Amino acid sequence: MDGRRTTVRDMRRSNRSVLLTSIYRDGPLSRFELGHRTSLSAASVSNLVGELLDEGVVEEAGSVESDGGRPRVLLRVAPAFGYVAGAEVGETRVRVELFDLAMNVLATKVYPIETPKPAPALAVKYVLAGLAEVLAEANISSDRVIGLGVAVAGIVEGPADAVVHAQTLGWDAVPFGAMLAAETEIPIQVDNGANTLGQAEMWFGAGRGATDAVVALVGSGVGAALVTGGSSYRGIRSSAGEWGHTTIVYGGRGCRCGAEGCLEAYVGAEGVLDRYRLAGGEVTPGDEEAAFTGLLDAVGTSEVAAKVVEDTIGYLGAGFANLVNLFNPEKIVLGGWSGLLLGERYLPQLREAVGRHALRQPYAQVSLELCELGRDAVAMGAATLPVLRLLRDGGNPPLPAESAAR
Amino acid sequence: MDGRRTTVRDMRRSNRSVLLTSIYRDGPLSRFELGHRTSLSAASVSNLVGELLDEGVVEEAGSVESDGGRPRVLLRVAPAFGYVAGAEVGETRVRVELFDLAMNVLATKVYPIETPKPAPALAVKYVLAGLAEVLAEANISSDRVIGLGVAVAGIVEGPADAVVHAQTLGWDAVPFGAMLAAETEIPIQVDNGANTLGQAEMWFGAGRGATDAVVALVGSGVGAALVTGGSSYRGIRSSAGEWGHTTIVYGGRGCRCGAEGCLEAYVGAEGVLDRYRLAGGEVTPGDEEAAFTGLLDAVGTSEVAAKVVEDTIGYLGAGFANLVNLFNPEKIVLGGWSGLLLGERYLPQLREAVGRHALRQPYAQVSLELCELGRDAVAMGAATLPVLRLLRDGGNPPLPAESAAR
DNA sequence: GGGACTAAGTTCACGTCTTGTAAGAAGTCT
DNA sequence: AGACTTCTTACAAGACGTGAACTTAGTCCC
Repeated sequence: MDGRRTTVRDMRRSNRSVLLTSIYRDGPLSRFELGHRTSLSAASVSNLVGELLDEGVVEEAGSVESDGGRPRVLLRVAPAFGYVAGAEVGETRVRVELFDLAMNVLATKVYPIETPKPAPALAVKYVLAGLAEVLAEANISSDRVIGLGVAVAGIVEGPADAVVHAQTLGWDAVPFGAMLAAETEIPIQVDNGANTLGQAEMWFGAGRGATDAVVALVGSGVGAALVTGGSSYRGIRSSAGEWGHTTIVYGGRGCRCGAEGCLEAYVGAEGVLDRYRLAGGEVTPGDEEAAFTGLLDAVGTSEVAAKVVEDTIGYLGAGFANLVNLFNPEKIVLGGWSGLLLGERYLPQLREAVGRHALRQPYAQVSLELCELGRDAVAMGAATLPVLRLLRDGGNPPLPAESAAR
Repeated sequence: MDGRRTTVRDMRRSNRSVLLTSIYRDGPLSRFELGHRTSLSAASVSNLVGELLDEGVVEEAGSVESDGGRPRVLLRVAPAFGYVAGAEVGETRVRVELFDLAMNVLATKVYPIETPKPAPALAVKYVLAGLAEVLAEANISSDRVIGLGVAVAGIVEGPADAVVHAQTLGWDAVPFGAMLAAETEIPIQVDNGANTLGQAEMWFGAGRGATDAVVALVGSGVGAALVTGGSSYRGIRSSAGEWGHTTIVYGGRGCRCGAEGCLEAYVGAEGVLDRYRLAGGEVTPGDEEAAFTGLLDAVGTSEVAAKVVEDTIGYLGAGFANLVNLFNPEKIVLGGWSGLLLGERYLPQLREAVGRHALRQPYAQVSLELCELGRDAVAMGAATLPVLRLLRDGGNPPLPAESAAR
């Protein structure tokens, strides 16, 4: 398969990466601690940290008291070494946010989208305008931006041109990444919104500490981000994780994807409300969210509502169980607006439903939790993509005058 | 997460590994070719190959004619550098095979198991006896055996003690790996049978060349081996891939796992025949295989049989589609005895059924094929485990006097 | 307030590794 | 014989991690 040699340079890059990642993830650390954690010698730590300090990637952050010895100097990634931007391109809005490296929000800009199927060019325009605006607001020049991560509500193919297929946006094979890259110098990374939200949860939310997890998003649509071995799984062409369109009721309800019996048709908010309606329930007028809350509130008084909710929990539990049996994850994190509404009230019942459908062994090893971050974290998750790349590369190593492959 | 340093030794090991893997996988190669493929310099290739030659891991294998120059000397992994053994512990038999490094079978020994639920100790006894026997038959001393891979029909937890849970064998939390390791010096690796067969298909069968694939096994039971990024995916505690027990008909037929609507209950041979029986079909007497063949043969004359087979194809297609949507694999390989019987006659229909349930995008990227190796490849797949380890470590590098971690 | 004591961080010589480059050896073809 | 190509060997250069010695920066005790 891979025929890649290792050179002495890879070694240094790898060690820089390990060191930098450790500093970033495990808060301020002393050189001593770093040596311990990475099992690098004190000499190497000193050497590499010195380099990272010189480049400004990390900075000293006070020292820790000692009981009779030289105090340890704490190190952290310099929040102002660079900035990252995250954008969310959804059906109803484009949201752009600017962060420092510590992922503090510096500025936010939201553009509502009125037209139901926005042209890709419009989305590009909004993203770039938003980027310019948040930079202006935070008074940061664009050359200090390490990268821009963009989350799109659809399938994103390959990192190359980031070709996007999004039924809800009406996009078919749109080279969204290339379109953005043509207009700006800033490195672009495009990914699925479910994946970026999952990324955010893994770093800063309920997924912290897990290496193999699934972040399931249940809203009007249904998706999942699969995290394996600490990094997001993408499949051969980056379109893995379409959990919402796995068959759970063979020959069942029609789904907007054209197939029958998809999980989304049963547990997506739209599907749930539709089932409620068909069962004779009175759907609260207003938007989908109001209707869904109305359904949940009616459980105590309406048998129909109770039945629909109970069934939903069952379907969702079976859907989770499928993930548990297939992936054997450490953790399942439930998010998405309707998923959260449901999870807040029925988490124990959901856990129990998973147990009914999953195999004993993997079920005993998984924990089911709720997302801790709101849907606004989609943009933040997108912004972590450039950070991830920075950590992987160990900062911006000097002497980049090297061809990638020959 | 991982806080692992890289040293100059790792570099060498890594390069040895790349080189050795390349020689192993891509047949006999000249040093020149090797340098090209691995992008290592000729000097390094010569250096490393010289070392590998001295250690006996690789050997020269003739030379290729030249058109006016020194002929290239071909190199291959020395088949007789060491030997690997593979064992299959199934419900009805224990099968032990001995291979050289080129995976030529040197000897085979099969022990039928009469008792329905064999005690783990008995399986250990058979495996070790079989190992001794095949070694004697091939006249090879046990210290030349690099490792023994064992495939078990059940969930295998973690590489540590290899705790096995196998309902069909009646095993619950059996530390099978530890039990074997206690009785022999040879390194033991235990894995699920579906995984080892998948491994064999990926290396020598229909999966050649793919990096992201699923090997689906459909027999009396149903399982799958997930291969991601060139290596088998195992989940947090090695029990991933239980595809047979994912829900495909919510609230449907009871499954022997205790849940309802599992894929296995619909497309496993037992489930298919049961459905045939319930639909009023006349099941051919004899064993399951005869009955299943009888069902397929009756399709032309019996409407009931035709319907059952058609449904089976539908269910299986939906099951595949779930994998396609979740994993976005490059290839799906169908195996298992009943899966092959079905696939040989209805591959186009199966492909079409997958298309009906899968999303367009990932479906367009996947190909569906049949296993090329028989079920006897389970033991061979198990035997590849030690080979894989050998390749990963780049042979047995000198100076092993180094602690693994500190 | 001064002198131990202690622990963190730094410097430097050393060994290991890949990589050029160059020169030579080993074959084969014209 | 001469041309040509593939390996091998040798050697210097460059990059890296490491261990041991060394420096630095505090605390503590008298």
